[in-house]
Amino acid sequence: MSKVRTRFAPSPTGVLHIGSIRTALFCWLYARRHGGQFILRIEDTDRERSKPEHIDAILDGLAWLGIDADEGPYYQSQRMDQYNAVVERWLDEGKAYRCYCSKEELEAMREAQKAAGEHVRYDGRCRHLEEPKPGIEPVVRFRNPLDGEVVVEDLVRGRVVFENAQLDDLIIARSDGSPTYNFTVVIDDYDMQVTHVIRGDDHLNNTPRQINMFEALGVAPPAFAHLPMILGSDGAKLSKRHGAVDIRDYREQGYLPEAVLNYLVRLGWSHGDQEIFCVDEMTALFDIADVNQSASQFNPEKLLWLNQQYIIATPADRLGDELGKQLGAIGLDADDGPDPADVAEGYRERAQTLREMAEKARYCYEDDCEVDGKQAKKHLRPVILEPLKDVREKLAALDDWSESAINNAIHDTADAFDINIGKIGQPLRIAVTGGPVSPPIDVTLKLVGRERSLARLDAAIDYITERAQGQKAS
RNA sequence: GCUCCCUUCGUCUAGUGGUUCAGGACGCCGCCCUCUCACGGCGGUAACACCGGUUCGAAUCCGGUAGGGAGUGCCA
Repeated sequence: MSKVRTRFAPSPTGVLHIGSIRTALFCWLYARRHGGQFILRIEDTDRERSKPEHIDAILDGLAWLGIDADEGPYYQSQRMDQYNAVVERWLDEGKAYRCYCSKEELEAMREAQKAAGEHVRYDGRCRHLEEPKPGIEPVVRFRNPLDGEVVVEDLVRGRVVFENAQLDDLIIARSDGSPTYNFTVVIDDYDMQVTHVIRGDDHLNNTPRQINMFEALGVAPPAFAHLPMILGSDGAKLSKRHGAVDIRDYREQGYLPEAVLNYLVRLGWSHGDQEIFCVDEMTALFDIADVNQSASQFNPEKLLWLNQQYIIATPADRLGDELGKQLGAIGLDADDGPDPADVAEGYRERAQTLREMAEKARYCYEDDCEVDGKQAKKHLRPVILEPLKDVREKLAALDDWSESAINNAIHDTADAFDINIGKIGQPLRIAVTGGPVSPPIDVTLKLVGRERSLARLDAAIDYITERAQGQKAS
């Protein structure tokens, strides 16, 4: 059995789509699983739409996810000589021919076919042309077999049969001489010795034509596996309006690459009831035979859940690095507050993305801390004034601003006033964070730091004092 | 229109003729834990598109219907 070789062949005509990533992942996993090679090939034969920035996006995206190629990237734009050589050879051998039909003529033909309820296809009118038509730059068409059938033994779809009579003579070289997709794919997959073509569902219809071209080349076609599509959360084709489809958006929003991979691998593939797969498990367990045949809808909530699972499981120092970047992204400076790793430790169970974590920890990195009016009204009441003053004194007296020391101080106050820890905890939290939600109060105070904590407590005490006087006055 | 593909809870899926009045996960609801919020634990909600056939027996096999999707380009 020859070594498995798969390839991911995106065209740089847009962003690196989340659906494309899933395809890349399956190709990569399959190669890794079988100890084979994974090849990256950039299909940039469309010179109009191919852009260098899109190539960068592809490379960056794959690198971020850890999907590493053993070969490539190859660029089709650099392989024109190979394509041209085959076009010439096929022309000589009669496997291809020049077609002089104008776009208008083709259009009229299609209209007529449609009107007649026929399958729309090129009717081969230039097949037997003896003489070139002067003044027209012809395209080159592949001479597809007229009859018989092409059987695709698809690894996920099973046996799919196409009639050659339904296929037509596709263009392999444009009038400017440039080769087209269906042709270059075949040449490349052969040249690069690809053994398994794993790609999106949308290519299933191209497969019989490609098999015919492998035949013309005189070589055996690779195995094919067509993956079901990924739809948006409303069942429609995935697009911008479903939120993020660009893989870079996920990095920016604070998703962990292993969470994205884990989410994607479970779209169209499963291993019993298992939900969490680290990359090593995926590569050990993945098999094309377990890929299902139906399209799946993208579910942002589940991705969020998975991301949090990974946040919970990831060591604090790495989380800290990522959180530091997120803080920067929202205009905060990690140097203006606690070590982001400590914040991550306190917030890993409280945030689904690192971006969310940064937003929630804003109060740790800014001097200003606006207290939510409603919360102040609810929790910063005169009854708590004395306990708050007391705990403020105890905290100020601490020579060690540690969680346990802070915790002791709070408990002492609670005991002294014979109140529950919650009675003092929530006002403290409001005072020090501005809101009603944060990690355990001792952790929170530790993160905010002594200076800011005391200052904010003073502000809260002033606020309550004023409020108490107002009450007395009225 | 024509060709091809698909169809289990709202969503991702398990299930490959009987051990399943269908299991897990996300979401949602409830309870527990608890200084808040989470996390965690426990419980609940909810599906075999439809109609025929094969079979002692079908979510599982076959046919049809309906619905969805892809392709039908000098795009990939």
